[in-house]
Amino acid sequence: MELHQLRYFCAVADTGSFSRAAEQSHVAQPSLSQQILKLEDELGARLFDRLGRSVRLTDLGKTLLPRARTVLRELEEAKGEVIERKDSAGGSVTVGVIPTVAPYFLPPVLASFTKKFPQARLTVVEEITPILLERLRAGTIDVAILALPIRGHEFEAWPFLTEPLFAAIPKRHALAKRRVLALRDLRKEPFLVLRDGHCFRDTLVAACDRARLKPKIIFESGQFSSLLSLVGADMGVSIVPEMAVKENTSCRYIRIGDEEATRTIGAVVLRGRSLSRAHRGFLALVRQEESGRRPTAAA
Amino acid sequence: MELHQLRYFCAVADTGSFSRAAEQSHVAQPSLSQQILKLEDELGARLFDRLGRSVRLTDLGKTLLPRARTVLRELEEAKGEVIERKDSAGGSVTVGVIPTVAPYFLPPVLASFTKKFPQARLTVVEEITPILLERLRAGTIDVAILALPIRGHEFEAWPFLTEPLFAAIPKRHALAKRRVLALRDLRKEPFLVLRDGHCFRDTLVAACDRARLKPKIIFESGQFSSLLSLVGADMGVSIVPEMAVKENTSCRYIRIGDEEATRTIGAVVLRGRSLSRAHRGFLALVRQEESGRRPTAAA
DNA sequence: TACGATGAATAGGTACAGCCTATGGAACTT
DNA sequence: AAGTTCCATAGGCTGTACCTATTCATCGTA
Repeated sequence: MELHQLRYFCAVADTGSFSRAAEQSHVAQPSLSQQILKLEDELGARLFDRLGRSVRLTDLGKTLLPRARTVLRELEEAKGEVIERKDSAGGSVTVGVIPTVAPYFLPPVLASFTKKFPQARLTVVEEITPILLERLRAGTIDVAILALPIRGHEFEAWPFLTEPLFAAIPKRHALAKRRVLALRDLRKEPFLVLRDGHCFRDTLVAACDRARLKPKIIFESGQFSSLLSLVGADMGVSIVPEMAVKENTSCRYIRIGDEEATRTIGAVVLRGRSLSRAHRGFLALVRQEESGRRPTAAA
Repeated sequence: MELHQLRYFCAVADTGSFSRAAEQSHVAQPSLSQQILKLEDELGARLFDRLGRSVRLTDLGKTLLPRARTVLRELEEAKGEVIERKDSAGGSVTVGVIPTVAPYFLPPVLASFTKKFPQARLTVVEEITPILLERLRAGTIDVAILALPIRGHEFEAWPFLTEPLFAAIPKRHALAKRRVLALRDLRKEPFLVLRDGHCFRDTLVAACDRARLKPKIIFESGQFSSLLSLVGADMGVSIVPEMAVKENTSCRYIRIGDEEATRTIGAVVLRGRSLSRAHRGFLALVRQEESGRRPTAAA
């Protein structure tokens, strides 16, 4: 039972003749005859009565015909749907973002994406890096926006923004007038940092290690805004990425001058995953969007 | 887009692995891989994401999967239905019968057929011979019961009953005491015969021709019962086949002794037509039924 | 009745498609 | 680093769907 047999069968039913069916199907008449014979063999019954001049469906042929047509039609529909979807800008895009990026990064990207891909359904998930990577592996998110670098070559990463770090210092602090600081300048200060699990905490710790600094941590939180309001209340100092600057105006933000005191944000996908037009559109967008924004952010 | 490609595709989707799918499909893994690649090629898009270890459906694959399953399922159903129907005793049987046979022949045959093939739908059509032959050609009836012989070798005929002819004569007629008559004995009598178009009229005319008899026709009707009641009213004589004997008890029925003064009833089908079990069952039944009845009829 | 025309089945040969085994390359495990 | 476990590729083989040529049967016509 093969598809071309069904096609030939329908053609004979339509034309009432093996010869005309063969012509219509662009095969020689004996080839078509053979295939019909083969189909009848497999079913164990004649599908056509070969009367001298004409050919007519048997009762069995009459039962098969609508079903054969259905099968062929649905096959075409399936193929058509796949091909149509392939080229469409629709579909769903699920993006995962780390918490220390989400509030600053998302609004403009979401706006321009939904504007550019109105047919696509965009979902955003906020999780810490290891969860995002796991979900990339599991396929429950399509793209992750997080701090690079990451380990594991099953991922493909596209860095698009490297931002400097800033010290957040109480307005009246002795160092508050400086234009730039070294991390070691803060070695005596009490630190307010993100909770363990947030990758920016690791970024900070790594930077401190390089500066041979062992920060005295007196407070931990899950978000910058909490840290900064406590800094504003003179509880200590904090380190934040540029994105979080101006979050709280009762702090002074001073650029950290150390080498490598930066954070790099990138888009990550699972290597080998095929990406829809909407997926690729989203990736193109974040890269362009953030590149375009960099001068502003650097100002 | 071939059926085995869809089968392979579903197998991979089910097992999550090309190797296991190949094993399950009883082909080598490279063969299956090739077919999947070919399918993806034709659709112009990947259906699976080949991640290092596992294989996962893409969005496009997810849209194709249910449709592929539908196609395969419906194909199986179609095949199953045809094969089931082929062996079933159901289906419809449409039988055509000439008017001069119908009322005598049908009742017992219908009864035993519906008893033996309760699932079959039997339809009976009463028409004169040329109409029946035309309908056999057109396929609107499956079997015709009529008087043989017929012309045209596009038909296949099975005679199953040859019955003698009887003269129907008024009770008080001079010939009413005879045990047997020759047609020529009736040469002076007024004849009551069937209307033109009824094949039994032709049978009668042919018999008269052979007897060098030119009957004086004073009445024509479409059914024997009308003729016989007028014979009973002393209007003249008539010739009827054995089947119609005893239709009217106010006549005497006397066997016609002439050579070939008989009528042969047979079943006719279109040569080359495939016959279902119900069709064959009906044919077997009429032959057996009437053979079994012959002694009775001859008594 | 014989004849050519039409249409399906059969015969014989060919080419390609799908299958195989062997191998390569990548990812994961030990 | 070696061994496993995947899928993809390479190269060769076979079956089968296709072709042309022919036969067979029926039908219309000279």
